[in-house]
Amino acid sequence: MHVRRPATLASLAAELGVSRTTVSNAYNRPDQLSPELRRRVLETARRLGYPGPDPVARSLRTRKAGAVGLLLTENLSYAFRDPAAIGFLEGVALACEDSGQGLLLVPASPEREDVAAVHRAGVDGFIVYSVPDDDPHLAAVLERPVPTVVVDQPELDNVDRVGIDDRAAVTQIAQHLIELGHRRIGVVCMRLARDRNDGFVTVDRQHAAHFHVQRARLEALATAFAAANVDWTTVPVVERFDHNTACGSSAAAQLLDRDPHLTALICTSDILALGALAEARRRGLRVPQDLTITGFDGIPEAERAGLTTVRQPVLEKGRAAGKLLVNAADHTRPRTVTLSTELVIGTSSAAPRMSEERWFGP
Amino acid sequence: MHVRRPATLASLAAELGVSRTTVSNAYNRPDQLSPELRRRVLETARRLGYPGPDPVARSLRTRKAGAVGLLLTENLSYAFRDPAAIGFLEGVALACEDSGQGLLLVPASPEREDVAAVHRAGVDGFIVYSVPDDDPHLAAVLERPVPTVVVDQPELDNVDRVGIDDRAAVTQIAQHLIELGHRRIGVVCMRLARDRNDGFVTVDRQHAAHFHVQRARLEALATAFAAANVDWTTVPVVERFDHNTACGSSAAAQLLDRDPHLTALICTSDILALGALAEARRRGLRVPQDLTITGFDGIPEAERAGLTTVRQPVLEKGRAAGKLLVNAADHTRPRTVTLSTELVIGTSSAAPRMSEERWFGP
DNA sequence: TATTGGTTCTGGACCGTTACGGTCACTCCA
DNA sequence: TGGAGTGACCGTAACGGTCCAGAACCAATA
Repeated sequence: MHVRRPATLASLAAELGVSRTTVSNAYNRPDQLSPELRRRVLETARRLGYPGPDPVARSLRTRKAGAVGLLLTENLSYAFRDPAAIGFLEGVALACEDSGQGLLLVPASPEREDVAAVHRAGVDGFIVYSVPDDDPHLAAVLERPVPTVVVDQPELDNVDRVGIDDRAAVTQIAQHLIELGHRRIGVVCMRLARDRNDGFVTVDRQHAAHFHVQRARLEALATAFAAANVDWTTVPVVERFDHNTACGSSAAAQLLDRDPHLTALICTSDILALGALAEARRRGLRVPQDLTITGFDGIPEAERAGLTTVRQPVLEKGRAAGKLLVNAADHTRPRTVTLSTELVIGTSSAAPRMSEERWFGP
Repeated sequence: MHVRRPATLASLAAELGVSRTTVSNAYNRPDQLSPELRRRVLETARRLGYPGPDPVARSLRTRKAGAVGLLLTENLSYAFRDPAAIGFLEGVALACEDSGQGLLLVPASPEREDVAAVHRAGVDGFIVYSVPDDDPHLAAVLERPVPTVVVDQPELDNVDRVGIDDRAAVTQIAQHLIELGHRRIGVVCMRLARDRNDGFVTVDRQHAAHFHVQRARLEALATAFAAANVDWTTVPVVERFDHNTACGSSAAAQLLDRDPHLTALICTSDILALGALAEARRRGLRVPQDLTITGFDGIPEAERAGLTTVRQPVLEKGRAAGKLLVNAADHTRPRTVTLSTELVIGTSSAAPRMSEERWFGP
């Protein structure tokens, strides 16, 4: 049995009686050799089954991988079911496509704390999207000597950042509800740390949250409602580790079971809010007359449902991250891109009913 | 200005006075050296800022890239907006994650016929999803000396394949409509080739279609309806290059403008069917009383809308493709995985009204 | 005729790592 | 005491390219 070694640049060169450089030039710099010789090279390549220069060897020599790594520590299934995450992914993919870069999804499940995948990724840079700030994968990325862009993460030394002003956005929602007269509110938030805690959240846990975005939103809510004389320690906050409408429903149920007098539920994502809407419907509560519900993200489903929410430009976020990385070499870092958001007032928020308001009357 | 060259295995080894092999072993084969020396190596690495073995150099040496390439020649924005494509992507990602492989999205816009990205992709194999069979990117992939899996594509020599039985699935739809009594039908299909043709499709173009799936579906429809004594050449078929609900609407409009007596519209995707539903509503046509509409794919939105459609396991399709590739070395090829589909009868199909049926009466 | 300039091709260094097949010292046991 | 066995480490040879400085050749110019 003769196992034919695949042809290489060297074997092609030998066959043709030219130097390796010349063969290389035939592929990469056609102007560096005569058309006739080039034709011969390519023809012989075809004859010998030479598939063209090996991409890995080329990357080693040129120090360019031609790809960008994307780290979503999120369980992939959740990422692919969250329209906001998909929008982000699309934005990144578009930016990469524009610049001819590949996009490498780095496998990093939260369970398996296997950082090896980060070490093995042949990429020219990383985009890190919404991972806990103590994530070992993130730490591994930061050790790699390539430019990095973090998205929806706290600032880090010498790392570009893309995000929105979560505090300002959430404060708008809070103001909206405060102006409507809501004082008895409940909050549904996404996971705050790597450990699972499906239930009520202490204030300590809120402050210690490792997901920057969630922490910022809760803190901004606390500040805004404190200014309206609502004691934040009395505001029930429920956390859900997973991110889907079922979680939103059960979280809403948990809040309403504890305190049926709540007049508004603030959810830190549209997905959760849609679940909360379903739970309200199930209980026969009219939205917004009996219960106000707000979301966050501005996904199409939310818009269709008439949810009051904050629209954030998820696609632009991805695109901005991609662009930042692609021309990272040209600029001094760190740079920060803060995208603008917009409060969308839908039909899921209104003033609380009088019977509820009286709790705060004279 | 002193530009510090980043540390390498060799420089680390020199600093420590050990061989490069030993440093390599410190990272890859801890059992090959004493714990004490290993500790020293890693400590010195930290001190020198050595980030661990270079992934590209390692790939070159080990002949493993640790990643799978995914080729979606589709314009990315369409892929990320098509729930079926997203489901597929998720399946592939899951399979990759399971085996610790990265997933590289190869940038290949249909406009730019730039095949270089395929040549530059450092991957151990390719998955090719629903591209025209004359696509230059596909040709480039086939030239690369790595295993390949094609999905929703015609069979190719020595290439694994994943798909469904499109003919059988579409035949079920046709039978369903025929049994209901429909004879005046119109068809809305996705793009048939790389050139844009938003409008009616000749039978020639149907047979020459370069998108295998679309061709198979049209041919199966033709066969099934011919068996029911419907002359296929009289059946209007409208093609849309892009893939969104707006296209479905305009295509339905085009069909109904041409022949208001159509009793059923068969769409080759749910997205198109949802658009057709919207157009019917706009025209005041009741579905299914005045017009039957069917889709294909079984996306959640379709289910919600009560569409009669064929459900295909898109996630499984992705997962199967990923698995096939991951253990491609273990098996002789080619292998074919054909996944099963299921006719879902919703509320968008019913018998045509008598007034229409009479056209075919005695 | 010598010089210049341009095109075409070459040789060798280098990219940073891992595979492979050793060597060497030391222990163990008959 | 000597031979086998074992653990720890090393040297060399790839892996498959690209880069760079220059050589060889030829035609045009001074």
